[in-house]
Amino acid sequence: MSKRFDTFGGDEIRMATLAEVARHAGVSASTVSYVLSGKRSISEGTRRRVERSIQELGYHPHAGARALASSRSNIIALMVPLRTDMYVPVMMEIAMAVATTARQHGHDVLLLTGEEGPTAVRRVAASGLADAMILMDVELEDERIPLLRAGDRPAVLVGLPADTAGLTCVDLDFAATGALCADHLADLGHRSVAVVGEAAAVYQRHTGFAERTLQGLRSRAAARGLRLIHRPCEGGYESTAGTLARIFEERPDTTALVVQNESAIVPLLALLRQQGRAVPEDVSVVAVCPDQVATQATPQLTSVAIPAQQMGRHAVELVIAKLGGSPTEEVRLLGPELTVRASSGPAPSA
Amino acid sequence: MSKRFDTFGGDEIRMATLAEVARHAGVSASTVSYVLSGKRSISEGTRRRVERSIQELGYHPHAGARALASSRSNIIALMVPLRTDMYVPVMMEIAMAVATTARQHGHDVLLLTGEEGPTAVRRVAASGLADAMILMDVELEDERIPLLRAGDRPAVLVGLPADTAGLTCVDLDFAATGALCADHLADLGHRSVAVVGEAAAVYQRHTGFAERTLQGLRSRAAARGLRLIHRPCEGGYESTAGTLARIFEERPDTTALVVQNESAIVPLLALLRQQGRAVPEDVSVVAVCPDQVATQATPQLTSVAIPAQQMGRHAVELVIAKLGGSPTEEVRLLGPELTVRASSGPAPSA
DNA sequence: GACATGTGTCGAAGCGCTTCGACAAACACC
DNA sequence: GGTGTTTGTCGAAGCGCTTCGACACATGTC
Repeated sequence: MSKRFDTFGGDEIRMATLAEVARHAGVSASTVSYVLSGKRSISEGTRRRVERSIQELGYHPHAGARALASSRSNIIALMVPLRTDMYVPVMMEIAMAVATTARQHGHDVLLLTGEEGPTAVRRVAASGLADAMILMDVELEDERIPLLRAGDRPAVLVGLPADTAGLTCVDLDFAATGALCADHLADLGHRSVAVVGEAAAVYQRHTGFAERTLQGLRSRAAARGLRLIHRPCEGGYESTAGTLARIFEERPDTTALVVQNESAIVPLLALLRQQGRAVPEDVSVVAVCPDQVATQATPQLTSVAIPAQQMGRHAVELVIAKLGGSPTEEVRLLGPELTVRASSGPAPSA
Repeated sequence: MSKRFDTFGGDEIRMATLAEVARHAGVSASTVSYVLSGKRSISEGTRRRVERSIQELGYHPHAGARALASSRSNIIALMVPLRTDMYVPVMMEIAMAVATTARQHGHDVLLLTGEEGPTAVRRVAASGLADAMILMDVELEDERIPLLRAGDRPAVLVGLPADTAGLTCVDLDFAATGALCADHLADLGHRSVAVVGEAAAVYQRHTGFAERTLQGLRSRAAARGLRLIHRPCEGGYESTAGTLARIFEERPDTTALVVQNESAIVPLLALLRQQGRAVPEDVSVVAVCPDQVATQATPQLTSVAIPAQQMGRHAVELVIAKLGGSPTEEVRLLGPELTVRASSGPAPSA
């Protein structure tokens, strides 16, 4: 009922400090600190008294002071590619998963764009702004990697560079993904499969995952006696139409398509519909894409999900483990899962 | 040529401190600080000597120490909605623009998800983690707003709440956007226009922008003698098909469509094509969407762009201005721009 | 040459927290 | 009732930076 502390829902003008809490609770500053950190045992009574004071004063420890004294900022830097032309929803999902998981571990997330380039890695590490880093969209020969190796800050990569020695990485097992698609189609009796691939630029940029998927597809296709062709595709209506035409021209017996390029999926389905090729009666379609895309398509797509959330969560967990000094495996590949939906079925002539 | 400092590209194991730089340059610590901040005049010679030392030692000021001493973290918190089901590319684009613009002003960006809720606002402000906040996806009655009003940290909202008193907001002028679309179609001689709206949930959530667009459309339509109907649409193939069918059933004379729901755009075009309605010969289509979506569609869409980058940039600039103590306007509405592309043309009977 | 006025630099005092060693007090043991 | 061990608390010393006042010296002014 005391009016004094009721400045609009408990917001004080001046921020309380540890010392004030200590005075209010009748203990020393260090005691308050230990209550907060739990690094020394505190008697039940004192703890409660301190906690009440914290509550009443609306105390929040000052992040800078804490970082200075403990040389731990409790911040994880997340570096996302500047390029916002591709996989945007996936990136976003990973980023959000990183942010929420980090919070669960008491950390905040600093958002870095690729724009600053490798410099950002140095700046953030050297200034003690972040305790650790998570890098997304890693390329096979990424410029940022030497800096990570040289620096002593824990880091986790989302994606697989060419040389993973000494690095910790998280990624979907794209080779297994490819294999899974091939198996599924082979099981259904298909003999001739076409891959509607990523844009040529993606292969040139050597982001790795596209090649790995293809490789998985190829080797399993060979093992199962599948004929496989692969055509890159820029995505969008026009380009997809061209790719599709070329595929059916070259291999009229094609009965199944594997699509990895998200922006080709909707056009592809529209085109097939328009050409009178029924899915899955005439052509089966298997996609590698986020579940959301697969379930929103018509018909719903049999797909291997891109586990964006999982990737984000794992990245944080690994980075937290490293911060805690735990030994961590180098590469964590997430096992792909294929969900059968309405777009794949037995090969027509079978 | 000295080997001593060549530990792999200039990375020292121990991080240099201000004091070390000062010793190395033969000046006092405060002098180094003033060189860095430029807050006092420094002689040319000293400045150069200090700068060389900084270079040689690879010095980066410690963020925490700086924040503690100056009570400025040089961090802006960006709160994005947790919900990743809508506008994802737009959100991402805004977020990236915020991040890069902030860097240009010497600030970093802390990524907060909506998950933590209004608490995050208090936590970040009270701990001094961030100097200011930018909130995205603001709802008409947003829970976070009272906290912002109570707190003393500068904040900028992206989006318009019901009551903007005392707040600074950035948004596209959606009412003007609606009006612009109506004008464009009226100019082309259309008399009966249908709006393929956002999902019903969007209207219920009162995010504001959808209503404002509609309002702009309606009043200008009335002024220009256009008949207008509006039907919400969930997006996706099925739902769009239903909405479209209902529209043409109710108003067979409809010659133009306005679409705001991004996820309805591609299905809509596919459906029209399939139904044999040529765009723009039989039906004109105007969209409110990012330029990228408009240009990737077939045919390319006449559209009002959602200026995501601009919104992000303006938000940062306003927040920086407020941090600098400059008075700032309350609401900055960005003027919409309509780009005529291939999807709109003269009304058929005209 | 006495005076005011700038300029450039330094020293010291914090900013708010963590953490280490010290030390009473309470308990255990024979 | 001495010894040894916990247990709970405190004081003090920083962490690396900013910033204020002081001060020495160079300049300008009548």
